[in-house]
Amino acid sequence: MTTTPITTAPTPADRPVVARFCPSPTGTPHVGMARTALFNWAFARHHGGKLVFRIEDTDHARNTEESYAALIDSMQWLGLDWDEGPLVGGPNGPYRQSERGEIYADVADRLLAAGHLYESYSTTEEVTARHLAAGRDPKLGYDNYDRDPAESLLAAAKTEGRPAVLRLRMPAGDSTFTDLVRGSITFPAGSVPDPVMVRGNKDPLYTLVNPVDDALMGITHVLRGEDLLPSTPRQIALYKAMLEVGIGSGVPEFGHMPFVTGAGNRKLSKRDPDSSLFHHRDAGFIREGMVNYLALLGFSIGEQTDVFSPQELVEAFDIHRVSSNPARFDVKKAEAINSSHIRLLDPADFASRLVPYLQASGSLPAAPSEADLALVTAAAPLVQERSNLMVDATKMLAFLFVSQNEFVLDPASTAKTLNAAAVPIIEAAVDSLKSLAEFDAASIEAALKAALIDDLGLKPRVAFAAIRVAATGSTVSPPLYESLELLGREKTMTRLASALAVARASAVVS
RNA sequence: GGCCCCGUCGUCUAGCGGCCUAGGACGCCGCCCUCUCACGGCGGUAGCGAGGGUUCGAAUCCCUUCGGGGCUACCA
Repeated sequence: MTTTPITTAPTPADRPVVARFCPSPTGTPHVGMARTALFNWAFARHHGGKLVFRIEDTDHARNTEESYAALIDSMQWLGLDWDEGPLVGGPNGPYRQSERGEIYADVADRLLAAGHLYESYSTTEEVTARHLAAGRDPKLGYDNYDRDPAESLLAAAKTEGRPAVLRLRMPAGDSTFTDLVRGSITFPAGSVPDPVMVRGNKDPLYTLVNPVDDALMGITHVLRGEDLLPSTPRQIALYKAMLEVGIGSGVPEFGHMPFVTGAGNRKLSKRDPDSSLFHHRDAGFIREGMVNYLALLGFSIGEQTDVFSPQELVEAFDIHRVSSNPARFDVKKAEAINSSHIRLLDPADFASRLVPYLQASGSLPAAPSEADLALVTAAAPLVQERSNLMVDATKMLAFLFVSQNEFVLDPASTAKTLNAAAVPIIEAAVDSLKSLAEFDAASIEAALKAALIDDLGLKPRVAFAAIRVAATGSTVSPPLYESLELLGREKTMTRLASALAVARASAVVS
C-alpha cells in the first residue's frame, strides 16, 4: 500500500479569495456562529475577495424558516455583507441547499460511476458484530467492509431489498494538510473510515453537500469552527475525487477557529442566554461593540489596542494571527468594549439608535412625534457616556417620558432621601425655582445653589439628592440641572410638590 | 477506547531564543475628580500546568507527563 499524502495546494496568486459562511438554520443565532461569520467576512474583505453566504438546510427535521430569517437578520445587524447568497443571488445559486437536490444527485452519480463512491449495505449492528468477532474495539466505526463485496453478498443484500448508502472510498495513506490557524495536521492512515455521503433514502448528507457546494461555488478558503477539524481529511478526499470527474477547480485551504466557550470551559450552551446574539442586541449592544468584542475572541489587533472599528478589523485581519485556543465569552468585557463604542458614536447617531430601545422600553410610542424626537436628541448627550448598554440609557431617561400619573419613585431611593430632613430642602427648591425667569440649566443651577448651598448651608451631595429623587425618581440619574431643564418647569414643580408630600408624610410617621 | 486540537494573570490576549525581574485590556481593590451615576486620572492585585532535555541563554525549540476540549451518526 503506497502512501499518498493529501496536501492542500498553496493558493496561487491569481486565484482571488472566495470565502464562505454556511450556517444551518436551526435555533437562534449563536455568538460562536456570529464570530465565524465575522472572521470569514473580515478575511474576504481584507483580501478584496468575495464572501458567499449559503444556507445548509439539508436536515429537514431541524430547519425552520424563523431561524433562516434570524440568520439574515443577524448578518445585516452586524453589517456583514455578502457577495453571493440569499437576497443578492449570484452565478452559482441557488444558495439554499434544500433547493439543490438535483445537483447533488448528479454529482453522486458521477462519483459512483467513477468508483469513488460505492454502495454499502452493512448495518451498524453488522459492523459492530464484525469488530467483536475479530477481537477489535466495537467503537472503531465503519470497517470498509463493503468496498469490494463478493457478488453474492451484494446480490443477497439487494434481493433482501435493503437500501444502500453511498460511501466515499478514502484513499490509502496518511492525510496531511496545513491548517491556516494551526499549522500542519496529520491524520494517520486508517483513522478515517469511509464516510456515508448519501442516505439509503437517497438524501445527500452534509458530508457530500458541503464540499460539493464549496467546489461548485469556487470557494478558496474554508474558515470554520474546530469541531469540523476531524472531518477535513474526508472532505479533502472528496475534493480530489470530484476533481477527477471534472468538478471544481482545486482543494481549498482550511482554517479552524477555536471554540467560543461559556463558564467552565464548556461550549456555550444554546440554553445559556449569553450564547444568543439577539439577547445581547436586545440588551443594548451596538453593532460596532459586538463586532469588536467578537473579534477579540481569538484575534488581537495589536499589543496595546483592543477597541477598534469594523473597518480597522478588516484592514488588520490576518488569519495566521488567529489564536488556536478557545476563548471564553466574557459579558463584562464585552460590555466594556461596547461602552467604548457607544462613546465613540456621533451624538446624533447615538440619539437615533436610542429611539428603538426607547420604544421597546415603552418610553416612546411606535410613531414618535417631532417633540418626542427632539427630546431624545436633547437628552441623549446626557447619558451617552453613562451607558455601557443602550438599555442603560433608556433606564436613566425614562423619567423624562413618563406621564405624571405613571411616574414612580424608586422605594430605596425614596427611603434614603425623601424624609423629614428633605422637607425644608424641597420647600426652598420650590421657592427658588417657581419664579425663575429662564428655566434652563444655568439658571436652575444658580438658583438651587443660592437657595440650598448658600442659604441653607448644605453640602451639595445632600442638598441635591432629594431634588434628584423628586424629579427623576432615583438617586441615579443624568446630571440634575440639565435633567430639570428637559423635564420642564411644569413637570418639575409638580414632582417637587408630590415629593414634598411624601417627605412630610414620612416626617409625621417618624 | 481510537483519532485530532489546545495549555501565559480570574478572563481575553501580547510574546514567535536574549528587548521579559513577562506587556495590554476586562474584572477586582485603593486614591483623586465629582450634584448622583458614570467618564477620566493615578496606584495596586494576579500568570508562563509539571518534569526532563537542546542552548552561553527558553514563556518561546524537542520529548514526556498531567489537564481541558472536540470528533468518533444514514446531524450539521
